[in-house]
Amino acid sequence: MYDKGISTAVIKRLPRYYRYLGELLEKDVVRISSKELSEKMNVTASQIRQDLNHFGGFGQQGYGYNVEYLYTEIGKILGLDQKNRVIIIGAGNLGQALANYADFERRGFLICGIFDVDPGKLGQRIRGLEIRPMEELADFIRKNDVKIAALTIPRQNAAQVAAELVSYGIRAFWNFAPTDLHLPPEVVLENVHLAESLMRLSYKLKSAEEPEEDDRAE
Amino acid sequence: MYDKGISTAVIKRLPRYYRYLGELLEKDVVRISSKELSEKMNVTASQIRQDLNHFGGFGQQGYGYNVEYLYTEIGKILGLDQKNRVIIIGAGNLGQALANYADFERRGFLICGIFDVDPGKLGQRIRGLEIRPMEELADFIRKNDVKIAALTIPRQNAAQVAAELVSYGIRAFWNFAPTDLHLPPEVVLENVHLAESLMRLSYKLKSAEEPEEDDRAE
DNA sequence: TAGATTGTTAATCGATTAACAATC
DNA sequence: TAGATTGTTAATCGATTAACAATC
Repeated sequence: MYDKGISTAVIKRLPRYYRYLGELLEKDVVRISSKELSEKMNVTASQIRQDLNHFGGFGQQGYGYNVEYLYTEIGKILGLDQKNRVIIIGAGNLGQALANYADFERRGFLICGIFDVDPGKLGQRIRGLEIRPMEELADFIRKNDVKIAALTIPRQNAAQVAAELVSYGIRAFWNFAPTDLHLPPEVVLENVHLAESLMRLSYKLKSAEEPEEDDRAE
Repeated sequence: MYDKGISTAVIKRLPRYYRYLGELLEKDVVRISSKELSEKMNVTASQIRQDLNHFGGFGQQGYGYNVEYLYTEIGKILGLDQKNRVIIIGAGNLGQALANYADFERRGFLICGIFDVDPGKLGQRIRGLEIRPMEELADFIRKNDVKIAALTIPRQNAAQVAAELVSYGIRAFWNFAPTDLHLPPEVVLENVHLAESLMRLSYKLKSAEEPEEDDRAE
């Protein structure tokens, strides 16, 4: 149904549209034009229309877009209409934070298992979920038909654990380990590299603090 | 010293170069050419050279780049040669996870304070740091010369808290609240929108699972 | 010196913006 | 119908890649 080869630039913007539309929906806004939305979101109206038209015509000439309809449709495009079961590998601080982040469930993601190598953690419960040993992974993934794994483990183990998970049937990695995973082409990957994000912030701060460069030769 | 108006595309790649160079350094690699590095990192050699030349010539014709030198220089560009003091606003699961993430300190970031509105949390310690009440923010920021704040609070409070922090002297926000902050031009912002990241992963998974589109008319 | 590889300019590619005909 | 706003094509802009002279 959808066009393949949507550029990553477009994909990055979709969830943001979805968020703004959700907020409009909460405010009971019924319709919105690309122009109004563009002003709220600080993008061009042209870009909004271009982006949406990759997936089909959701608007109506002379009217704009129905907020609820567009919200639902973008949700479908993003796959949020299905219950996506997620497991978390690594029950450290970050893994626990993710497990406790209730927002995900509102978006159709169900965290159904947490795993850790540390025997000391086994049996502990996080939000009702028992921490399980890695030995149970193969069975658990198969039985629960899990496709998505969040990796919150040290970078040293990431490659090996990822390969294992792929062999058990995982098809999507939400990778928090500060390393680049090399995966088979049918497996998808989204990185969250927090240290890199913080370094970018540091760069921006530094640039903003520097005295203005003027045109004199150096 | 540095050229202003470096494109965000370049800035996004800098921390990744830094990470790869750090790994090479650990392996005692002394020199590397843009070609070798490009193969490791899966980018073009041209791009590496272009990117680096925004900040000056770090290489040598016929030789390539000295790994340690380039690593240090990129570190300086990113502002990692200074101790950056960071406070965390919101001592929930995510705030605690960040506080415990030791990796940041290796990169010159020092988490020096954690704040929360919940009186029940006050006095609790995270990695030796006492959770403080919001009332102490103004004083704390001034006394410790803090420029960077990580926001791990609900989106409803984010705008107001951010405005407050700006008035106390914060100049950089690492924003985990799922909202877009509107800040004065001298204040910089780096967003980590986890829910959006997970939605992108979901989109990719969905696209990968769909049967291949072929060229037949629909 | 000869070989290698940078720094940098020019060419290409892709993404964003502008424009406007179609149409509700 | 007249006005508004989309869907879509064309123009522009910016980022990536290729090429090569400079030079270590």
